Amino acid sequence: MTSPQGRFTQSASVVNETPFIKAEAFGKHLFITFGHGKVIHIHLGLYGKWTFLSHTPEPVGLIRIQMSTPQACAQLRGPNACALISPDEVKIIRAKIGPDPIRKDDPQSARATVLASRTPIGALLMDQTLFAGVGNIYRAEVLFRSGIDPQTPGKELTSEQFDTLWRDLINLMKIGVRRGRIDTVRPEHLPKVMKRAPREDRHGGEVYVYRRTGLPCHVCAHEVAESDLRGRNLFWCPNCQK
DNA sequence: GCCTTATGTTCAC
DNA sequence: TGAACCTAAGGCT
Repeated sequence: MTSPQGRFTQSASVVNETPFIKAEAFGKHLFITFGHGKVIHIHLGLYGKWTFLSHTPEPVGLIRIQMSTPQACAQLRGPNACALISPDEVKIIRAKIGPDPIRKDDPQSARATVLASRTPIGALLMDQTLFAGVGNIYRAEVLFRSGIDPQTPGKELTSEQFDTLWRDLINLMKIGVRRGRIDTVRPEHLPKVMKRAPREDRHGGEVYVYRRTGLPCHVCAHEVAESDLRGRNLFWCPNCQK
């Protein structure tokens, strides 16, 4: 392990040559455990990115962590968080992470909180203590797929609606892990989606409403709407989501 | 080339 | 509520 531009050199040297034990994700947080209880905590944030290569090239750009073996190389750029942390710090971070749909966590506590809250479900879905791992894309897409208006207060949802959202998050996030991209469009709507103008959806997946402002809804052709909710872009179809 | 934007979080006011 | 963090890609001139 190295840190070519020095940002992480001291921590990298601590785990250098120590055996890799495991890498685990809880919500958006990644914990890489090495021998002697050394743990590196990583959060990619908005633009953090891993690059995996079959060789170790000369560093290009700012690389925070580079892990190399003779056969492979992993480079980390632009993470929100990247630090060697203590077991106590792991506990503190873990304690703030709520149930994660793809970890088969029990959503019981989150369900109770959501169904009692006056906060819009569109905001609740972004709360990592309630829906660990859910971000702006899954927020928009899961609400579209359930036909729920993002401004609906949590307490106005039925428990059946909550359970449907949770099950759909499990479903969509599992697909996301498998494919390495976020696809949310049901098979019956795919033909329509494939006919869309080129260059749409440049985040890489096939979606219903995320970043499709002003374009026709793939289901009803109504214009997709955009607004700001708690400082994040919110996308929805005013006709399908009421 | 420069400007804007982005799958996010934390902290200051 | 806004700024800071910090990288890359796309849009525009």
